Amino acid sequence: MENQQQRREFTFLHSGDFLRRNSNRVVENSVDHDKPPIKEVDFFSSNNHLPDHQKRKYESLTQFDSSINTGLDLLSSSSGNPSKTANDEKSNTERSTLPVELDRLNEENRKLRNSLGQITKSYNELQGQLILAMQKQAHGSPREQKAELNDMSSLIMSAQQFMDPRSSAALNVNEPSISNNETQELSISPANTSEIMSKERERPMIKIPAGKQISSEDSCGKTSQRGASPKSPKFDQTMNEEQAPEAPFRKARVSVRARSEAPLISDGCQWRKYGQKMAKGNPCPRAYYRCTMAVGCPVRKQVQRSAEDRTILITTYEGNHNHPLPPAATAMASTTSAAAAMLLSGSTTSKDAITTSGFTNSLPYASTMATLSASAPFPTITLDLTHSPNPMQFLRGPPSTPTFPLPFHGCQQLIRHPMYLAPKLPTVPALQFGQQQHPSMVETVTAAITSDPNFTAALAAAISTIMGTQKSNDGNNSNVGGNGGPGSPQLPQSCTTFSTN
DNA sequence: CGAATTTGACCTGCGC
DNA sequence: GCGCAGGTCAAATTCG
Repeated sequence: MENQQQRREFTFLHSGDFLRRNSNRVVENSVDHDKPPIKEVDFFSSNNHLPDHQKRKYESLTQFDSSINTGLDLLSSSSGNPSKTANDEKSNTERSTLPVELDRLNEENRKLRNSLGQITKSYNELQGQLILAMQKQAHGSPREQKAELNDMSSLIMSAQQFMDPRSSAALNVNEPSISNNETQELSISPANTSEIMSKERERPMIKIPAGKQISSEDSCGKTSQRGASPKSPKFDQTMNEEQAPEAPFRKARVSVRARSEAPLISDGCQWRKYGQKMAKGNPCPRAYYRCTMAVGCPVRKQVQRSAEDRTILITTYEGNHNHPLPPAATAMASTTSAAAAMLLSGSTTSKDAITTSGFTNSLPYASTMATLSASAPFPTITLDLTHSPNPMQFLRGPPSTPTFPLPFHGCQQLIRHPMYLAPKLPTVPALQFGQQQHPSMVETVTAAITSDPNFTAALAAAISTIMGTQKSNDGNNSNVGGNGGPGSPQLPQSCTTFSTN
């Protein structure tokens, strides 16, 4: 089982283009039956596939490469050697691959320029539309105006986010100030998401009374004030003390849907139940759990059976672990973090702006179907494992205690994506990933970003860091609620944040 | 007997 | 302002 899991992770890391693009060695050695490595073969065969200007560039680069003195003595190292050595061949190989690499970078540059141009163009168009919408404000019902403005604002904010390097940086790692560890974490922490959210949705109408700004709270995240809702500044401070209290929507959530008869899916963490409620529209109660692996860990999860299908268990995670995680939990965290990263890479969009292409491009093994909904107050990603071709392949241990799988490698339906829209926004029609909607600016942006090897590579690098650690710990991989055993090197890990619909 | 769970009360935000 | 719904607390209860 462990090997199977490990293999899945490994395949996930190889499933994208980034490794092939970033390492010729990987290109040569990787065996990816799902994606024929045509591009890579073409790189080494000829430059006939290139347009004329690229060919000229290629030729000039080749000449440049053979004539320039790099000072590394790459050519002369074997020239005096009567026998052709392996070094000679190696240098030849390097010489031949360098122009290819340069060519690739040029091509990448060109794509990025195109993307930027499209973004700029779309941004200008949207700005014009916003002006028009504001002009319309004198007409029509106030509610319609509000919705329209919110929608427009979301679109524009989306564009701004994508053009803002800070936002993209936030997709990759936690801010150091948030993590209490020196280890770089791959996580979409509440801090990150909230930063984006607050950037996106600066809504002056939301003010937290000064009296409600909490100074501090104990390490358990408990508050002296009861009933703090997730949107309350109290709770938010629990999640991230550095966040400004003005931003009420600071949590992305990740929800996992899996078929299970068990009351819980085991995700490697220890949980303590602290409440149960009947939720509206669902005859099954919702249970609330708190992570007890460390004192003060703010991570919570909700578990509820689906109203439509009682065999489906919906587990919704929220918050960042403030402690090292056992390998099993690390797997979950890294997977969901990646999911959340993908979510955010195509998120922060308005109702009609999300696209499936970016997700499907980036997650080639996940044929996705995602929906947008304005019903959820948090940006939510749902990993739907209920339509896996063979759901049982993900289960480890007894069937009664299914464990958290690695959804990137087998989930058929990946994402439900209720994006936050302004609270008073009327219900937004759902979008189905996999159905072509109107092309939009954000679609373009999403596709550009998710097809961008740099973005993908950055994401993969962070994930691989985590997974590498996990693999080294596989011997200590514990089952449900395990702590990884004493002395097991545990990766300080943030969990992504998560939610139900 | 300590830990975990249950469950009713309480708090907060939001819509009307 | 009121009611509803979601979320949390903590006393009571159950379990190992």
